[in-house]
Amino acid sequence: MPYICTLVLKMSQKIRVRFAPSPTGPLHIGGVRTALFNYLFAKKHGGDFVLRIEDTDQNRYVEGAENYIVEALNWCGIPFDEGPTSTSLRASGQKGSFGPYRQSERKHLYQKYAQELLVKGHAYYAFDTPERLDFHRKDHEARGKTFIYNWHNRLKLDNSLSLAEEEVKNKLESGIPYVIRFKSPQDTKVVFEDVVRGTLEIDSNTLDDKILFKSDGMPTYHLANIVDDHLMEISHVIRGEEWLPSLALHHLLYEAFGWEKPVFAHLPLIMKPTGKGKLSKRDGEQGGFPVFPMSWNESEGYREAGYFPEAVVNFLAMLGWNPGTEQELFSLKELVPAFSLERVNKSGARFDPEKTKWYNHQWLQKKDDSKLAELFGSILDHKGISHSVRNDNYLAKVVGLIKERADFVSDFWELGNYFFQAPTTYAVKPTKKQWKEDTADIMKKVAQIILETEDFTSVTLEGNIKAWITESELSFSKVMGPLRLVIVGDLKGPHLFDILAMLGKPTCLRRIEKGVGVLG
RNA sequence: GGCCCGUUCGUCUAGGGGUUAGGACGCCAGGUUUUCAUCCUGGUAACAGGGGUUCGAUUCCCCUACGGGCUACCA
Repeated sequence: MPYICTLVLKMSQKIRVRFAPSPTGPLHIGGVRTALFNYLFAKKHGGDFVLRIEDTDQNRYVEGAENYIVEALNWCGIPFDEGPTSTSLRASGQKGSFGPYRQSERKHLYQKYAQELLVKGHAYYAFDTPERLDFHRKDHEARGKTFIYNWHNRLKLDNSLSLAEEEVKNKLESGIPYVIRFKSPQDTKVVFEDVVRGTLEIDSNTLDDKILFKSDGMPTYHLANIVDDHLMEISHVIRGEEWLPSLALHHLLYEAFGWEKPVFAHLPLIMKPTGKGKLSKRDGEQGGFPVFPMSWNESEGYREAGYFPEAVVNFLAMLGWNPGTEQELFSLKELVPAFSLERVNKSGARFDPEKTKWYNHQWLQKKDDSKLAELFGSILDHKGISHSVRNDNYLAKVVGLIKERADFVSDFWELGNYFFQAPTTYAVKPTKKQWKEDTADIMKKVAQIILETEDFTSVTLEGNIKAWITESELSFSKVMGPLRLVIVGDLKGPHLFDILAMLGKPTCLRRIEKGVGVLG
């Protein structure tokens, strides 16, 4: 008899999804994307987004990781409705009644469910030592076979199915370590649905009797996951593709408990930009791009690299999903109505660090100059730029002139340092090309025009200087190149007259004088 | 090795039995800017291969290849 789960979008029921990371280190962007998709799905359907910490493996627990996860979600602007730190929600009564949200704090719950499976005959005690199992695996491998702990050989192993009842009782009472294994069925087709992959069919004979309950008294992921999803009334499980092979087991577990299954959706993985395999911490180090939302030890995060959370959310959303239109720029708010599980891709997406910069460039352009000026201000503080040359209004104007050529706020200094200090050096190549015998004289005359310009605006300046160039029958290039050089220090930057107007008359004159002095 | 999933420009992707196979990033060229960049315009570039099914396949099916995941008392 095949186990069949029909795919139902339980719209009549409250939509509840969860993001369930393990606190084993920093959340990486693949995890952030999983959280994002869960959040989007929940919000689109007016549901709840739950954060659950899966810390059943005490050996892999990393101090600070949970905090990091919460902070990363906050920074991305992906708030959870329920989670380990949502005390205010719990206090308000209605929400948060499904806690606690750390599996380590739910430890007492799992034993009961393991017992239930034992009683129903869906699970059994096993006493095999890890060493013994390892031996079997190696032995099988040496003979070109695969060791699977299931009906093939479970009766030949050390468990409550093979041992006499009395013996099992003795072992349990004498306190020797045991685990509880799931008794996977024989000769059964397990059929189930995945929203992104369609109907899947697995031969139960390839399944092994997974450990549900470890000898340290903690459940494994498989048990804790199913129990918690059920208890927390999770309607849709949206997680990474690495869980697809476990889906058959999970379905069997729901069947064994007699619980209604959630709808499953497995997301494609995010792959390395080059080479083989999924994106890892090493790729970031080698490729010079972040793989974490925020810094963790020596690894720089997107936040510290100068990315806006909007850009991170935007490019993550476009990795493995698309709106079906040609729109690429989405705020989180716009993403909510546009999102759908049906438009999630099946295949893994290679991560392109270049495109993330483009997204940040786009979001940078959308930001207010005053907001960007504020961010730029703290960079200027570090550079030791005195406040006398940078009131807020001036800063915002500078930002307005240079932001379109920047990907990051951190580009601003390189792009506009001459708005705050006179050039200390003059670019060599352009100088060679632009600075001729008569240039110094010409610059002195430009200085005169500037000095005489009363209405010191870009437009007037441009009018006056251009008129003078025409009158004196000089070529534009003989004037504009060198002038830019002494003002900026290089042949770059926005419209030169805008720069002059911004700097003001005295500064312009000083820079021309200095340039003439240095370059002759 | 076994099991499972996948495969459209270099990358992210749209599309889908009859299309000039569309967009974006990148790259290249032209234009604007008497600078650089931005920006605009244009260009480059793809249905993994082989069998079917069909009047017709990139689209549906099968095989192969390749890629990926899982194969722990990790999640």
